[in-house]
Amino acid sequence: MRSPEELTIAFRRAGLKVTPQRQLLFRLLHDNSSHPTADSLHSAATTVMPGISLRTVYQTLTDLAEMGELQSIEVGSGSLRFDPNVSDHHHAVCDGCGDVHDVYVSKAPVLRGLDDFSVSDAHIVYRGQCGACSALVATK
Amino acid sequence: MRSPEELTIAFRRAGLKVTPQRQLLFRLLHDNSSHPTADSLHSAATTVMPGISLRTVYQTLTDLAEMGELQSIEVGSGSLRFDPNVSDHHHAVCDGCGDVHDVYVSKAPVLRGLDDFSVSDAHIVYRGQCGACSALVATK
DNA sequence: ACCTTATCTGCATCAATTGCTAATTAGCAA
DNA sequence: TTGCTAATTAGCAATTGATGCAGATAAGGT
Ligand SMILES: [Mn+2]
Ligand SMILES: [Mn+2]
Ligand SMILES: [Zn+2]
Ligand SMILES: [Zn+2]
Repeated sequence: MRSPEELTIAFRRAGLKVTPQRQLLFRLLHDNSSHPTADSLHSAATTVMPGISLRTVYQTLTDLAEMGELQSIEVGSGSLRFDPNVSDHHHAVCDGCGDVHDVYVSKAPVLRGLDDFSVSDAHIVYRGQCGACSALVATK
Repeated sequence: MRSPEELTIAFRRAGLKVTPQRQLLFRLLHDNSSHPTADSLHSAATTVMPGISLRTVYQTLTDLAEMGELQSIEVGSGSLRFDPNVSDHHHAVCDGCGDVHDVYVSKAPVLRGLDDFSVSDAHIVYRGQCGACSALVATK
């Protein structure tokens, strides 16, 4: 995702308005690698701007996704997560704390059983334990 | 997933009862490679046994999953899909018709960016077009 | 400063799933 | 067979995540 300044220009160019709510979300999302949910973003936004609506958070996230500034991913946590990192990567989910980490794979694996199917995209979700959670279990 | 006959024995052994509803679901799931949702299973069940409750379908699916007889997968279609194929495999989802196909991967890809994370499982979701949908587009 | 149009908020709605409970029934034992 | 008891069912309420809707508001070009 581009910087708040660049997004401001991009939004105006697209005929969209740049509101204080959107500027705040631009800032909260920029360089955010936590893969937040709409709800967690709303919580974070509320501490800075009390009264901001969850509906507006969803709306802005949808706009950003449509502009290709972020992607939404589904890792089985019940709710959608938003990712300003739009590079080609995958995700590792900790079964202990639920945190989502970025993962990069060297090359796409070879497939079997896919006659007559043209693949346009692949997404891998790894599950396991992060370092912190492994340490916790070890000391118990 | 094992056969309806074997499941009958397994359920009894586990202190669970084998009801007509459950037997029907055993049959509908056995060798079913369509990755059905709870709702689609309920529809199929209803044609044979009118009045069977969606709640009962969910309950039985949960029981079977807890016994390891089936797995539930999430491929971004909004609802959970159930898979009596519990072998180690992955899935290809057609963006045209939504159908889910089994995929087998030769070997796990090499990772980067995962220091300090112990992976216990990996699931790959491929997206693209199935043969039928590709053909449709071509003839249009 | 003004005007048009996009946006915001609050609330209703929706879809998938789970919680709850009275009535029913499977399956074991007498 | 019959009876007993715990498991199950069906139906409905509740929950969660997300989207639809509309009147009030405000961005930003003129
Ligand atoms: Mn990511
Ligand atoms: Mn499968
Ligand atoms: Zn963790
Ligand atoms: Zn298809």
